[in-house]
Amino acid sequence: MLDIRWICDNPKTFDKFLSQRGVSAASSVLVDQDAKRRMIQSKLQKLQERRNLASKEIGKAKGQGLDTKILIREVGDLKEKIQVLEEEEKNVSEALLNLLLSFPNNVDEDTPKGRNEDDNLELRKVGTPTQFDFPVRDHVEIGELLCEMDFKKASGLSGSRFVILSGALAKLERALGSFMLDVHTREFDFMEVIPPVLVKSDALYGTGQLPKFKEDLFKTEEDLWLIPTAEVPLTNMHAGQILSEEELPARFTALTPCFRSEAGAAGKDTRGMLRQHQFNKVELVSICHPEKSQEEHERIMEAAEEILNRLNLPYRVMRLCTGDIGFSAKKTYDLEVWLPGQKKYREISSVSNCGDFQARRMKTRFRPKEKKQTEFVHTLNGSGLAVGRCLIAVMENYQNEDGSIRVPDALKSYMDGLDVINVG
RNA sequence: GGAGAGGUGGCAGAGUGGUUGAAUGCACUGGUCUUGAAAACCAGCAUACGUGCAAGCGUAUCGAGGGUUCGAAUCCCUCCCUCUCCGCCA
Repeated sequence: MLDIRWICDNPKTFDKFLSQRGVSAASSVLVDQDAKRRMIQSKLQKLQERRNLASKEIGKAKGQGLDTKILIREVGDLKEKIQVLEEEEKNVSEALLNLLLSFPNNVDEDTPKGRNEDDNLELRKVGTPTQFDFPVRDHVEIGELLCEMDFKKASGLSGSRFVILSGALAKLERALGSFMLDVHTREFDFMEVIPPVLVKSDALYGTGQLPKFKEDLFKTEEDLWLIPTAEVPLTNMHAGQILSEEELPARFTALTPCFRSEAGAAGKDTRGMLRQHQFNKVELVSICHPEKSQEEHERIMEAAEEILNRLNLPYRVMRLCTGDIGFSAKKTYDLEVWLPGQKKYREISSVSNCGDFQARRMKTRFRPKEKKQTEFVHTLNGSGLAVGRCLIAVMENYQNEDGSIRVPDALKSYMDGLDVINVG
């Protein structure tokens, strides 16, 4: 959510940012609505002031045994007017808030301009696409040979876009998650958390999934929502609080299942486990001082890249363009891992600086030293990494001609020293 | 799920209809005193919004939302949460 005062002061800039994301200008509506709100509020407050004064006088007069009829009638009149204005004020404020909640974050000035993912900027490549001297298989074929990846049985249980992993593959997925958490907690100072994967709508408003992206989410009958990413519970860890400066940065990491209904992506990536309704992900979240968010962003990138580096997976780093960057983000890097089965780089991590956009929504503030006024914190999040996709990457990059998979060195200790997952 | 208790400022804890945004204590900040420290004493110390160049003034907020009343932290209703006991359960 953007600061309405900033929008009123910079309507042109606001509209420019919107157009870069392909959203039409909206500043005039917001500015008008805010002016209306302030007018009503001023009016209301004057009446309330008079009412409070008169009520106090009544109290005093009664104490002295004086007549209070006239005063009481005056307040009675005021009361009616106040009720009407209160109603109006509530409606106008709510409308303004709902408007504000529906607009995306401003992107950083140096964000590459573009319409969609094709216009993202490649910053660098690390490693080179894995070479094979035999016909490569994709993870679905390998999984079938291993008899440890079952889409049919999963769809019987749960419908399309689910998978059942078993045996060594299941263990490999677990190994990946543990390995990632260990790196982040030991080497990058993130605190491991096991958060709820069901959350109230407030949390989703806080991080920006609601109200705009309802269709992407699963909701329970009890008005709880399945998290689409651990970003939601982790970023909301301090929602509504005023932190002291010493508490920053707060860094959290969690391995959770993530649930996405992906209604808009029907027909996309239908093969394999690249796009599932449920997948595991290790998430990194940082809640930090506004002046530190840039360097914190790089730090999260470092942590995420470290995983790919240790697994020796070829990848590239992308800077998302104005047309592809997420709703809450002002700056985003994507990490794309090389998938030999597709002969393509595919997203395996997205690392975003959200500035104070989410903090404003969830009211996470801190008190700067030597200052009376509170300030909104900055929030950042990144995948470190998507475990399911990482499993795919390992399977495809570490495959042998017979369909067996070599276990990456970094994971051996997590696999009881197993070197190769053999076709069974 | 059943029975009971309770949700007040950073914390503890008063306050059951009338200058109560809220006593008191602790914590914190500044000052006096002291060679320094401690102690003692004095002062300050919530958030958001509105208004104003500013000092300031005003409004709202005592879990949330409604209601009663001229006036609500205090009374009524609904919901949420926490604690204790019982039941159930991984």
